[in-house]
Amino acid sequence: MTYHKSSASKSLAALGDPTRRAIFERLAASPAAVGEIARGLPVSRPAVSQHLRVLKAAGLVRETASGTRHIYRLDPRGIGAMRAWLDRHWRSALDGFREFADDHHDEEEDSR
Amino acid sequence: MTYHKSSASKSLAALGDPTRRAIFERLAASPAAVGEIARGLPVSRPAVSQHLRVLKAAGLVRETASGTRHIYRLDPRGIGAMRAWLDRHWRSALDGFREFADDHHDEEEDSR
DNA sequence: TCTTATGGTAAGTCATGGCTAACGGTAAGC
DNA sequence: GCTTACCGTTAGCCATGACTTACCATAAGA
Repeated sequence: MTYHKSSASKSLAALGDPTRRAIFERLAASPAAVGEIARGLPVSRPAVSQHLRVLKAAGLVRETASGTRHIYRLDPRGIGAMRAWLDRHWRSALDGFREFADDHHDEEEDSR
Repeated sequence: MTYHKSSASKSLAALGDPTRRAIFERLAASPAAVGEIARGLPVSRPAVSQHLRVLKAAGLVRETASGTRHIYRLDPRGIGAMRAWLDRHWRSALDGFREFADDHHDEEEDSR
């Protein structure tokens, strides 16, 4: 069932959940503690804690403790792995699409 | 429960499933018909068909019929949207991380 | 020390969604 | 025409995992 388990794959699996995407975007604005994150979301604090564990295991997030406050921030490494994965496939998609568009240069036009 | 529903968000939700990632990577190699894809995966053809519907709705895949054969190929537009989304957050992650690393320039070193 | 603020963890519930089996529908080959 | 190959859709089953409640641990403040 688990096909690949590369670093990018784990990141994509982690960001597949909408709540985790919301947490991720919250941390993109600025680092934050668990309670702060939970306060801005319609889920309980333990739920956020569990999601943060997944994000951390995926290499998307980093944790630093300050007293009992645990500050989470984005980790560029995990994001970079996803970025590289996506870039590879984006390029091959462009190649395949160009060749496809050449045969159908009439229907519509889209480039960007 | 659904927080955002941007284009990138739908793409990330779609690629959250491992089977869909496998299909996506298969199509990155070359366009293919539904049966061809299913033959290379441990799931039935209808399962692949359903996954392709999700990938198509997310703008990650394009479909062209040739007789009864339905050829699927990657769609650069959906991938491009994800790429842009990821790039934004990657940059803010780098900024936040740099500032974080400045305070902890002793523990370990990682840049790549 | 007692209290308060902060979070990670365990157990259990429940809905989401991925899967198969069965069907119907269309194009091509004979 | 009939048959075969290809595919989308539906119905239903079932496992994964997201969520809450309850609990325990630690650090800071009085």
